[in-house]
Amino acid sequence: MNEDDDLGALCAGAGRALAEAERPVLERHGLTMWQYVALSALAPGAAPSQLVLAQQIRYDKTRLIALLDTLEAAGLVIREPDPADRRARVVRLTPEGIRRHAVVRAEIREVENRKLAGLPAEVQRTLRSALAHLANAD
Amino acid sequence: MNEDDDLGALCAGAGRALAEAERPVLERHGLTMWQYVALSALAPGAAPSQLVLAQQIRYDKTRLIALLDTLEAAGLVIREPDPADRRARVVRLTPEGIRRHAVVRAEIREVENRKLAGLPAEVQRTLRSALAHLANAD
DNA sequence: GAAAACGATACGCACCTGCGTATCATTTTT
DNA sequence: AAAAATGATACGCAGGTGCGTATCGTTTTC
Repeated sequence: MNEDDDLGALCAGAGRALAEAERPVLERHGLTMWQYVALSALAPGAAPSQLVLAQQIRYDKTRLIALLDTLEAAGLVIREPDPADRRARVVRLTPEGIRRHAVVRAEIREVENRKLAGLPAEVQRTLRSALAHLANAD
Repeated sequence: MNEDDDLGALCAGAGRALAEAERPVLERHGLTMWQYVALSALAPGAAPSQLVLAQQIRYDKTRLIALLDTLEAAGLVIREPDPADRRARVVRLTPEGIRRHAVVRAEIREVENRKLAGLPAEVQRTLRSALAHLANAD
């Protein structure tokens, strides 16, 4: 992974390396990457509808259904009919879901910090904000 | 894309944004992402064997065959039997391949620079080296 | 020299993914 | 009120991906 690689290749390489390092954590907790992504999206607050959640995490809306079925069966999320629009279902973490997500997230963070070890704190902050800049459309 | 997202999510988001911005460039030149990746891997020098090339770009070795078939038919690469080991095939860019890759790469770089616009040069350097650090196994 | 290993190639399998279609209940439009 | 749109759900299809298997020619091992 050289410094004169394309930025895209660098991001892909870094993302792949992180995903590989984090996979054992997710497996240990019986979660797939997408399940974790969904839980993370719900952590800050309930999603107003499944469609919105799908768009938020960029996951196919028809496949999100099965994903939520699994998470609901595991007691990590609940789907409640939206009182304002009874077609929609509000998706929310259960107390158990909140706890489990916090535990997994802490372990993921630990893995990431291990990968970041050696980079000064200032560089880490710069990295985060530069990636956020790239991710948000210009 | 928030600052307290997981690093993995940030990399994935940045990578996705870059890939989306670069897709039009590749399409305009009739190349797929993987074809471009293969060309880029060959640009610094020939690959000693197809197996090595596959591992280098982390692409399935059985599917690399069809990929190279296409690139060879397009006159961008050639496969020559390795004189030292006649089982292996040395893969090399043709002069045409070198030229085409340089053109596409220049356009890709331009797109990336547009995405990076607004970030100080120092930050851009830090980003590259931090990503390279992450990509290489700890 | 015979046997095992290896590179390139072909093929098939299982899984994942995005996308389109269809249905049903519920708004929203007209 | 009738018609059109919308959200959740089910289903299937085509394309991509990694993985295992098989064959064939060419080394490497023993």
